[in-house]
Amino acid sequence: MPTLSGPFPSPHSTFHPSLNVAFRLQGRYMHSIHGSPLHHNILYRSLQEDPGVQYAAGGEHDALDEPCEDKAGLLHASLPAQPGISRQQLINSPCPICGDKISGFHYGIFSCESCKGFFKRTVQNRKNYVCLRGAQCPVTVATRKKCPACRFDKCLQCGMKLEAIREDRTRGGRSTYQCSYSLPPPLTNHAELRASSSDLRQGMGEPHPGLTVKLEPPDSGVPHHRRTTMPGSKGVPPLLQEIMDVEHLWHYNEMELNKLSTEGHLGKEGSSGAMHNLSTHPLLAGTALAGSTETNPDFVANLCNIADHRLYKIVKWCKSLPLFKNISIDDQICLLINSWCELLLFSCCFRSMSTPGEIRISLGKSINLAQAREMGMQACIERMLNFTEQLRRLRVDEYEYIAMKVIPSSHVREAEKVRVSQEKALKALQDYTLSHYPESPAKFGELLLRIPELQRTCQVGKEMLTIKSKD
DNA sequence: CTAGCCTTGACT
DNA sequence: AGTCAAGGCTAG
Repeated sequence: MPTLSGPFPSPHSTFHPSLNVAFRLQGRYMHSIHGSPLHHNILYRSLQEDPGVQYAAGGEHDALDEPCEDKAGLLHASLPAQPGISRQQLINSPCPICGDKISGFHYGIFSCESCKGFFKRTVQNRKNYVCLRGAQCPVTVATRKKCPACRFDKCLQCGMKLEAIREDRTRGGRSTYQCSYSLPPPLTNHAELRASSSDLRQGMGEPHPGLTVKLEPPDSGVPHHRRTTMPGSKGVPPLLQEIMDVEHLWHYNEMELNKLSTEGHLGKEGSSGAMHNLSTHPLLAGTALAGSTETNPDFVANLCNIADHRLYKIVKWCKSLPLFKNISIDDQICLLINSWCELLLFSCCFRSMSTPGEIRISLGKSINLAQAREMGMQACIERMLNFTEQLRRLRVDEYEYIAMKVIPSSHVREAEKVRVSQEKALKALQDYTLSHYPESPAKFGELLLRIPELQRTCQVGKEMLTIKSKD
């Protein structure tokens, strides 16, 4: 019996898998935090989080020159100093994005002049760069011109804030955008990034006691009672229709909802601490976000619960997918391990297309940028909002959405069958898009170009989860 | 498009 | 008046 470990929920598991993955990664992060090579922005801003921090112990000059003030969470010209690291010392260190000389505090971080300009141009001109080489290009002084996609990615990873770019382009004055006070990304270079994402993958691939779930033969326990066919589906490639026919497996039916609402919450095991202040199930909670403080482990645990629950659905959905049935169980596992996060985020974003400025995390539960900021989750939510905006701009319809879901977006085994399935899905999407939107011949290509953005968003999300669940 | 330098303007 | 983080300008 093949077993699957990692992010897949199991009725037998004692832990919430997504949390667990995060916890395992946490070791790495904590190590680097207490080790040396963290970037100054990380120290700078993680200390900003502590209102008790006053002045730098060393560098008295600088410390005294810099009033420590950050009222009302607004960013002022003078940022709080911190023990051991003065503003001057920070300015003397290299730009976290490319390593060039820092010219000042720009858009939320200390960076060089060129990265400041680059970030401004990219945001103001609404550029949509796409990496052609796997979104892991090194960004250095020497290479920063090579791949704007990876450079912009790194700007965001390092903490540059989109909201610091002024919509009205007014000059001068003081910026009043809110400091996120979130822990900045723990990864300061691509080597670490790669190490950590492979860690994640390995971690999820390794057998782990208490974290196994059985991949039963297809059909078992999957009631197909609500097989629906979209109205007006003429001209839809058969493959897309087949995928649409199992789409209902993503959704919660009334029975499940009733069950969830009477249960109160999901986890019978060990989640009471995490859920004690939520009166309703996370999937039903309407305003659970109100009143949450900036670091809200309860909320993160709650998110993980939602993710866990949705993962059950994803596994069932996968097993029922017509395309998947041709693929060996090993490759199914491989595909799932690589794409569970993308699937979750994508469905979330697609669901949020009708609510600009809001991400609909689950039934009746939405989050906007301001709320995300309060919880230090804005890096991820911001990207999800951007991604959703793209979906909105492209007017992605439901068939395109379900087709994109089955186009594996991450590195896949060499298996020929996987490739064939992927091509089938691509072909179906292309046929559909061309025939339904002949006035937008570029739509197919544009849709594919969104996939790397989704991957980046996931990366940010995973990092956020990892940091946030350490409490 | 890039990046260095310039201009603005709220705040101290 | 000085500071500094926004946006603007422009050679290369």
